[in-house]
Amino acid sequence: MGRKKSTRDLGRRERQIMDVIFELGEASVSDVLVKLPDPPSYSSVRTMIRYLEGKGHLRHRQEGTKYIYRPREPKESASRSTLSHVIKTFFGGSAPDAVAAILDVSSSELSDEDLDRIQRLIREARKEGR
Amino acid sequence: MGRKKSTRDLGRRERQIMDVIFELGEASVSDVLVKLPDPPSYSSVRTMIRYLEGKGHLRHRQEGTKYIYRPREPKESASRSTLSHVIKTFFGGSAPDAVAAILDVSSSELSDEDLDRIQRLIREARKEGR
DNA sequence: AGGGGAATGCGGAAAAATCACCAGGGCCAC
DNA sequence: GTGGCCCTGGTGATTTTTCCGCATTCCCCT
Repeated sequence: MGRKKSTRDLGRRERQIMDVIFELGEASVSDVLVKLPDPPSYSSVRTMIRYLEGKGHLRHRQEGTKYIYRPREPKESASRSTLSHVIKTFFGGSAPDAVAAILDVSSSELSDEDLDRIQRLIREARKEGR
Repeated sequence: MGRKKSTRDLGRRERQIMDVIFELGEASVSDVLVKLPDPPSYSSVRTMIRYLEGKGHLRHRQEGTKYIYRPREPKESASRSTLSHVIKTFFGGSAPDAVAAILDVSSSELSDEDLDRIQRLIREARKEGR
């Protein structure tokens, strides 16, 4: 059994970097640097990213002079894993509680269409469930 | 300006420990040890926890011989912060997308009551929104 | 009162993460 | 073609995190 090399088992900086790259989809070193909290030096970011690539979390392609990095793990897969963990950690494994929290957190920014869409999703979940 | 001392800006182990304690609500050292991935020695966990207490993330009360630790930051507050971050990182800031993902991740385990409850939540969100 | 078990506090060592510095190479404007 | 600029590679040092062992205390039971 190989262990799951989740993005959440990384060091602080490594995790922050992965988060930025997941958010952007793909990113150059300076793209990452700009979005990093308590930004360190360019050089440090580069080292971190090289580490991450070495560990298999990132890969890159070349574009002109620079490297563009992207996660090896698909975003969707990573988000699933993260969500499961959050649900387990903060909501006792209850997905409905998690949904409630999301609605609560961002209720002010949800449009009617958004809400419609969510309700539609639930209806579909209902069908599939049974 | 004080910086936000989010639980996500911690080291790997520290974060794992905080996660466990958030999950359990409160926990003794051995409670934490048992739920830790790649469990280190009891002694190590104790050190980590003392660090976390020193940094202000945990506090404890005494119960008989042992210490029972709990987060200083309320669970709800931490979960909000975490959810916001996840929504931003993986779902482009779209709460509906996040909800969709949750439904997807745990659709098989959702009962009809769960779905009812979510729909009710949405109806309420609708009222409040306007 | 004495022994065993379970916890804590502390100090220091090992491992991992973080950072800055020094080079080399490609690209572009002039 | 030449200098400036940006980007990468790699190394070594510093800081932080992580881990462990030992000494001590407290509680409980026989």
